[in-house]
Amino acid sequence: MDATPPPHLSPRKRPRQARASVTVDAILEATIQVLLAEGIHRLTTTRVARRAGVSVGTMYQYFPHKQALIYALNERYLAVLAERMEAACKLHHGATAAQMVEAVVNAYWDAKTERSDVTRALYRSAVELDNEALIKAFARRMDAAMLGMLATASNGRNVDVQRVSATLLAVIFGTVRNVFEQNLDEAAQAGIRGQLILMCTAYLGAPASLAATRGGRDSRARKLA
Amino acid sequence: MDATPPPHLSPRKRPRQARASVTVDAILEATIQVLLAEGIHRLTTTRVARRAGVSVGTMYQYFPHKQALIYALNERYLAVLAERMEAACKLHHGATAAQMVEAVVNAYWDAKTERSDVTRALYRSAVELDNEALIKAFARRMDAAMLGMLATASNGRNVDVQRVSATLLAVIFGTVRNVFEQNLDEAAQAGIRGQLILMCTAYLGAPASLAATRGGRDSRARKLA
Amino acid sequence: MDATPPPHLSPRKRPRQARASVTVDAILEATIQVLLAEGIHRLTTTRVARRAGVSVGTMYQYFPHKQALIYALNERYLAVLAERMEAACKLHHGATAAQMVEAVVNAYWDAKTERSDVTRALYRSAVELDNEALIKAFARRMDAAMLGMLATASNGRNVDVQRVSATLLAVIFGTVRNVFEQNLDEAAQAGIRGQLILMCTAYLGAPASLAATRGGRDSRARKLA
Amino acid sequence: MDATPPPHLSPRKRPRQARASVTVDAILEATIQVLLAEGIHRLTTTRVARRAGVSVGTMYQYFPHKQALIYALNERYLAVLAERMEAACKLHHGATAAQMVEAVVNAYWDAKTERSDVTRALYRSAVELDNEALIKAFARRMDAAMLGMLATASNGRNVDVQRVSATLLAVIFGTVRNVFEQNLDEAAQAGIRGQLILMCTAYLGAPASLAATRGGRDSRARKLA
DNA sequence: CATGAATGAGCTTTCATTCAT
DNA sequence: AATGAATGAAAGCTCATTCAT
Repeated sequence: MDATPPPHLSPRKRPRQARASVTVDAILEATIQVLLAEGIHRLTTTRVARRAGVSVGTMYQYFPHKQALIYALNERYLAVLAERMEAACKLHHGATAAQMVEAVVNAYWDAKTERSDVTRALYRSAVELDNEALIKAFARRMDAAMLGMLATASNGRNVDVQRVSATLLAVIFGTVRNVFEQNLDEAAQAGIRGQLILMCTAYLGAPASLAATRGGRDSRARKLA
Repeated sequence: MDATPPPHLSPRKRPRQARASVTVDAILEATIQVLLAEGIHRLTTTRVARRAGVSVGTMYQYFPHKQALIYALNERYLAVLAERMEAACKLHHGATAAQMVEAVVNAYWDAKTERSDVTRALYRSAVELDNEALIKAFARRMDAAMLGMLATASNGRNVDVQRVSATLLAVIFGTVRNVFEQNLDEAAQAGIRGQLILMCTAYLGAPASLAATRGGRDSRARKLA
Repeated sequence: MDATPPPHLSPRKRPRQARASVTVDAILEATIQVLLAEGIHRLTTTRVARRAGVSVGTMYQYFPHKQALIYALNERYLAVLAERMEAACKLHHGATAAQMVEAVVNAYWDAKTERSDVTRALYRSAVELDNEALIKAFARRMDAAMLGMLATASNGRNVDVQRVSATLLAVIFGTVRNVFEQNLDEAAQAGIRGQLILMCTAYLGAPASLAATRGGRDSRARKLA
Repeated sequence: MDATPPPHLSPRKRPRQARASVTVDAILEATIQVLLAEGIHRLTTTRVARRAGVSVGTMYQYFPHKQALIYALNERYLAVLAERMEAACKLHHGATAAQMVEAVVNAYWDAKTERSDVTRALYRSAVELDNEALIKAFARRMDAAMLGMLATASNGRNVDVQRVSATLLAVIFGTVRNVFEQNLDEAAQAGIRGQLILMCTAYLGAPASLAATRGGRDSRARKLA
């Protein structure tokens, strides 16, 4: 991520030599592996170092403490995720709103599903951490990508794209996480995925007359179509 | 919750006397307080016991280990939440689908917001725990309540209520959590809440023609109206 | 000592039960032993605990960290020393100035010599510590005792007892430490002890005419006799 | 100092080339700086090397281990101090005993005060070290200088110059250190300095009749005058 | 029954020292 | 010669859990 990390979480030294870079990669990979194989409770610096095939000392040359390690892990993961999502958005510039939504849901869902164990592990690792900055930065990037895409929608214009974008993101990201935590089987997951797309599509095309009209919440997005 | 807890997580003895029940209450309350005041990392058995005004030994009479304590906490919290949600559902039997959705979103959102610090603390505490059983049980209860309510919808019938219900729950619960984690200000939260209601309403009223049609995911819910 | 210790150095809990008190004593005694047998560099919490026959955990119940341990040690030692010195002073109320000085030097020297290994060990242990408060408190007590005694001198009155007292203390304490650090043999030590007494006596009886008269330093103590 | 250092403390190679000497100087200077800026506990080889602008590896070329580094530092400091003291002594050959004493006290006090932070830092650094040899050697040099000077005293002769010299040195050095450790303000320090001079002067001029006469310690110095 | 002192495995982190480059 | 990445023993400290009182 391009979120400049809070100083206390930044890595101790950026790897300059190829060798060092390999080391850092090995450590981060080992972190995931330990997380998967043993769970957060057994995610100890010693174990990570051993699994990475380096000494604790070496690990501490690159990560000033455990938190920094986990931070880096999340950072990397989110950076990849963000890139994939941005690519997906860019690819659908000019498409219909429905296509856009479908693309975003699928991109996100696939990215998370691909290695669902890693996904789950990272969700849990975040508890060890003050990762608000990271999440905020990710949200900003996603928002920008989404807004950029929605602005090019072939079939409509929305007066409150800002709000629509924020909502879509919260709904999609939230739902995916929830589904993950329910540990549903593939079929059930696929079912909900389809429904989610449907729901988002309906939302974007929903005529104003359906709007909830209770206090304060009704300044709704105008229809895109 | 009525989820029979995994044997290793069950409290050592069910409190039968009033005195014991008071003690258990004090301990659970203390747990929340420590969680709020000091964070998960400082949530230790000793601290909880001290805050509850009992000795560690006594605490271990009621909770055979730390996990059981946190389990009980989550159990209680979810039980209350479930009751509130069930009540909300029951209250809207016979209403329109749109009213139902609005009621559910609002009930859940309000329950979570009421003491958002506690909510967040509990979200975090869950990491210490294998709470899958708990979540599953909660999901089942919510599902039943939702299904029961939807079946009475005054303005329609749905051929795949099962799937609609599961979807609505995943979306609503997921979105709320996501919004919580973004730490948005009140206004932004209210905005998304409104949009979420809109979205769900649109979903329930969406005509079939908008359905996504990609493999396996298109066995969509037929319109309710 | 009655110096209220800086909060970060104070013991975690005061031993209330006899058992606990025994434990604390054992730990402090073990600390000295380790200090003597292995040197400061090997004075580790684990080693102390093992030698004391308790677990590290137990040790940390009474001393929140290593510094607190060393602090307590010095505190105890200085308390005993202070008492002995005060007793010696009290015993010579009404004596001649020469007798007083001799008594003070001898009392201090004897106290230090009695277990010279402990003395040396403690001198060294102090480096691990911010013991300024302790030293200050000790100095104040000594000053009070000294002043109280000098005021009763049978053979004279001094216009600047304050300064004389401070000087005597600095000289006596300093010299003893210096002699200790030189690691002289018994004979040489005894020799210097005698000379020190002589010197102090001479100082108290010195006629004004010998006073150094260079800038600012000559506001000398008037003769006692 | 010309104390042949214990073999395990000697620098790995004596710097012969100017370049090497510069490096050694830089390292020693860096050591002091780290000591002052960070305290003994943070005096690490890496930090010293970085501050000196060399690599750890290079540093280990000159100092086989940390102790050797600190040893060299103390050696240098004591060498300079010894030279200054010797100069002061030489300068007062033929003076009166009183002038001599005053000169010695002032020279020592000034040397220590000039950079009192460095003084204190070095006092503390010595704990890391077996510096007995160093101290002994320094004592010998001081003794020689003192004896040489006292022998030329214009106003008297002393039958036990040896003992007088040893006493004066112990008293002066000890008192100065004690004053340092009390952390007194300038005024109080100056006051005691004056009194110390007075006391030493009185000692040298003290008539035999005041001598302490308790066993073994009374072979006192006869008057100089 | 209730207490809380005692336990000790196990955690994170440091740092003197080595040695391949 | 110079470098600095890598090492790993060892430090200080925590905390869930037990059990004698």
